[in-house]
Amino acid sequence: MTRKRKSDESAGTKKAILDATQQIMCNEGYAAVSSRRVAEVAGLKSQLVHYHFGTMDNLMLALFRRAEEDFLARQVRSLTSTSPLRSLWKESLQQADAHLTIEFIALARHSEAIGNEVRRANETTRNIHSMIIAGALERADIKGAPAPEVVAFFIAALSRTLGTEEALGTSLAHEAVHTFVEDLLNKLEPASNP
Amino acid sequence: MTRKRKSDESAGTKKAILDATQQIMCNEGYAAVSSRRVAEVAGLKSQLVHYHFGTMDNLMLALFRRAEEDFLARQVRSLTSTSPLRSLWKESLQQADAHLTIEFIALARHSEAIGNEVRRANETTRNIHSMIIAGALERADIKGAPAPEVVAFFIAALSRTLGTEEALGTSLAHEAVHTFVEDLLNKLEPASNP
DNA sequence: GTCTATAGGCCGATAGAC
DNA sequence: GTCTATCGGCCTATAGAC
Repeated sequence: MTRKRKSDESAGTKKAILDATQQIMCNEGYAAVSSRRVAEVAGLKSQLVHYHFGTMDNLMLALFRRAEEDFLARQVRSLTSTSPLRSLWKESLQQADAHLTIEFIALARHSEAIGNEVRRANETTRNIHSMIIAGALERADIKGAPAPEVVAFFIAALSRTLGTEEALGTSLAHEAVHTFVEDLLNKLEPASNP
Repeated sequence: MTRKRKSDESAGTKKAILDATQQIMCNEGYAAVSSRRVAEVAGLKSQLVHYHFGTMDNLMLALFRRAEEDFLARQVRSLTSTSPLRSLWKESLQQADAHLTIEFIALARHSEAIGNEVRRANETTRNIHSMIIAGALERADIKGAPAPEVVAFFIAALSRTLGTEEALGTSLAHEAVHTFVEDLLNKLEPASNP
């Protein structure tokens, strides 16, 4: 049982480190993530961060992959929802992810390893969204509707910008944008049984 | 003439420092901006950065204000263009600003002083854009057009996201989005004399 | 797996000479 | 306005004991 207990502790420590990293990313930005700061938040020694994850770059990658798994799981739920478009829009607005996503995208511009992962994940998500949207547009049968990939891009652009500006403390036109999207959703996906 | 020569040199040094800071922001991100790194790029001693700008926070603020002036000057030109909507869209896509803007917005989330400036500038720009768009929509007389502020938000969201994703090295759906916007522009602002 | 100790580096900022 | 010199702090990462 020694092996099991040790590996449990290892998993617990790893989770604590990842949780702390995520918290710092969201609240203070990627630049504030350091082995010492992470250890402080997690209540550990900073050397443990290096023991479990090696370099800081590797820690960031591990966090991104964990976040991506949660994220994809929720996307798949949207795929099977009775109102996939609404579900997709709601998921895209989720702030917890939004802040983390913003930081990773900013970080990706300057770290090749992260950049590769973020690019791949971004494209995967865009493709999944396009599929969900294609089905919804087909069902709604709207004439002159833009291509699904364009709608997917719009959803990503609007939700990211709403999230970014909210974080910035401004909300100019936000309510009008929300209303506009809601109206569109009502046309594309009329409310049925909840 | 001593006073003039010295103040010229001071202005030259200040400009060199601001130029170097801007370059680092664009190429390496805000986190890479340090007095030593700035001085290295500008070919100066790092202490000069502190002499001329005091704190690093103050240097960032000075850069932001300089960039904002250039930016606003170009916006005003859009206001008086014969095709303001096209001009506005083209300006919004300018990459040089785009990267700088992205970094400042990311930085704003974690620095109160920068946050205040970015928020104010963002709202000013949004309002100017709304005015330009209101005029164009009125001229086009499209039925069922969204509110000008919503269109302004869309333009900001789309151009920022296009810029961000280009920097990320992905271009999924970008061409389709460009085409979509061009088609919209053709409806709202039919090409006349160039 | 976690601890102590430590090497080696970049950082912001200031003091004082010229 | 620019120089040299320097303080104190936080950083990544590793070595070796337990």
